[in-house]
Amino acid sequence: MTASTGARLTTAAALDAFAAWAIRSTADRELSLTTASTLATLDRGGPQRLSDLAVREGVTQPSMTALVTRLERDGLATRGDDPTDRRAVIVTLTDAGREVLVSRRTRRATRLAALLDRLGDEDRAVVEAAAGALSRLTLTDPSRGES
Amino acid sequence: MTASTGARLTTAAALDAFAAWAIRSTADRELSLTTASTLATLDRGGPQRLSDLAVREGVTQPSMTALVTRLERDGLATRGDDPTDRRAVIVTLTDAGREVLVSRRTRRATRLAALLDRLGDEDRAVVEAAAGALSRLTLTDPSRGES
DNA sequence: GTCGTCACATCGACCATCAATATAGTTAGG
DNA sequence: CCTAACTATATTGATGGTCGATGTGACGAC
Repeated sequence: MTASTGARLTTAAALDAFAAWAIRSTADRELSLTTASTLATLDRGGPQRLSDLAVREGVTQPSMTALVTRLERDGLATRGDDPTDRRAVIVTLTDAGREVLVSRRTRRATRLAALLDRLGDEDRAVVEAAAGALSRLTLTDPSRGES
Repeated sequence: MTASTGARLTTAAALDAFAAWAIRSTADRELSLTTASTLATLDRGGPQRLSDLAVREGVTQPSMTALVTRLERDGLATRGDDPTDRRAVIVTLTDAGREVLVSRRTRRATRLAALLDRLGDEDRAVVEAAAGALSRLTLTDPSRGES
């Protein structure tokens, strides 16, 4: 264990506590975390197979089947055929799905921004400085996720 | 709208995306966010009323009743009487509950620390610098939450 | 004492998730 | 070609977590 390992664990613990707090403080009953993440994945990656989505989102295939069924029911995504493999189902984000995703992001960012206003100037400055780094961390994750 | 409002929204959006990513990347099926947060609240604040817990955690009283029932069943908390008000139920964290909470924190921090290792030295430095500020933000929330 | 309020439990209804299994389609070996 | 193994999705049955509505007993002001 190097000298910096302890410091990193402390940092990680603080970030984890912050993450849980942020999620709960801005709780949003419109879409679950997995639902929102799946929409975001479809938005970024375009139409894709149901089972690929399941792997990417870290849920089982039956869960993804149920999730896609709900998305379809709510008009946020559609099921389509894969012309090259008739077993497969291609899931596509609808315009309505994209809109829901955008409005959710805006809504949550607004709420969290209000909470960030509680910080003093100095603290806010270092947090703003770290936002880019955290964003890079999120985006470089091979399995992604995001909101 | 001041000049900095846009920047704060951008920061908030990045933090929100990070929070969702962190929670999902370190997903933990042992305890739900609400369950973990409730245990943490009991750890910090000591024994307290079921309905106070419900308010603090932002769930309805029936949800908290169900949650406390599960905690009791799993040996993580106990129900007790309030000698001054026989209507009330005082919820108390058990040693087992405290242990579960500690091990969960350690486990999650370890996982997140591994993810933080992906950052470059510079990014890691600014993130470590921001951890304290984010921690303060979490702790100054009147309604709290934490992990 | 009585009546309004409070604290908690219960009930019925969803949504979300999982593991296990069923069904339909594909592909490789013979 | 056929068939067996594999793959993609759907279905089933279980658990957990949440809610609103409602019930029950306790409290407190008058």
